[in-house]
Amino acid sequence: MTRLHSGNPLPEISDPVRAMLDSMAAWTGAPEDEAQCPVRDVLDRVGQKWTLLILVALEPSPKRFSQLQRQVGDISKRMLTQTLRQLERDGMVSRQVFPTKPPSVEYALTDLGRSALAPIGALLVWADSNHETIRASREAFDAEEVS
Amino acid sequence: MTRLHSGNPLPEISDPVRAMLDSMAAWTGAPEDEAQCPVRDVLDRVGQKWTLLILVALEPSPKRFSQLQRQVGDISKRMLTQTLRQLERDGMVSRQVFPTKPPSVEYALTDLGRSALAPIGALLVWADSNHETIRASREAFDAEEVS
DNA sequence: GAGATATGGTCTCATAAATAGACCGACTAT
DNA sequence: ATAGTCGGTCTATTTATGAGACCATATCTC
Repeated sequence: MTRLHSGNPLPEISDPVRAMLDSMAAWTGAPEDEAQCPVRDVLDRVGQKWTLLILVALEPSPKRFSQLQRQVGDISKRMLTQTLRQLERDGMVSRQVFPTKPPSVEYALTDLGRSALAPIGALLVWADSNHETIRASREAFDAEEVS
Repeated sequence: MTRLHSGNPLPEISDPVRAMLDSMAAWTGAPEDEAQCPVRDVLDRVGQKWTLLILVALEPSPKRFSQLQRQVGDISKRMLTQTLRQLERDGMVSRQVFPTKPPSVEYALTDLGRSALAPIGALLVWADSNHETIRASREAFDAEEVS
């Protein structure tokens, strides 16, 4: 994996983002309106472990089922199918079947899916930039736990 | 990238972000270097379901354990403890114990934690902007499944 | 013709993770 | 006395994830 890392940019929070964060933080916990809360809803999907990996894998070009499985590597067919279905349902990914000799199915990002990659990518850049700091912090934490 | 809807902001992918995405997508699946891959590493944490909620809850001001539990609402103590420990270990959150009559423990964002909220917030803004589209897509998908 | 390979899945079963909720010891307020 | 607050831990149950067998069809190899 390539390292784009160069120093630690600690990005500022922009005004619209701050407004969003504040409005979320102001909202005091209520489990019942789970479905109402767009943030919870989308966060749950993001938290699906494979979702982001698949979106990223599809970014350069559409891919077929087994191509995806090879690329993501350690995903089971079951999880790949499930995650793709969810993404299709959410309108992030399109599914097209070609009636070739052994049937082939092509998955591609929709405009919506592609648009999600902007904020997701920003998060990944953050992850890459600050991974070293995090790793060091963990080491320090574990060291003093033992003592 | 084409903009379909004038209403929904479908953000462009910036060059550094695209570079990141491409370098990830180029990387073909290997489970062994899990720990080596900063993206997988951080993604796993982000995918923890409660992690983001807690970071967001701490953004306006530091909070105490039971304050957090009330705010997030439907989180169990066990998960709250666990998530806070992880965040502390990662250096995103600080934990300070005050020896008051009933002991009080205050959790606060570190600079690193705060910096994470910029990309996270962007994701939440995206979620909020596109939730309606997603909801509609799901409805359509479910409708034709039944037929 | 037998065997291996590839396609996109589904199905079952085992394991890992999340959840609810009881419990704890020290203290306070009623 | 009784109940409640504080920050947790512990156990038992539900849920999610993972490994891998299986399927029908077709091609390529021996």
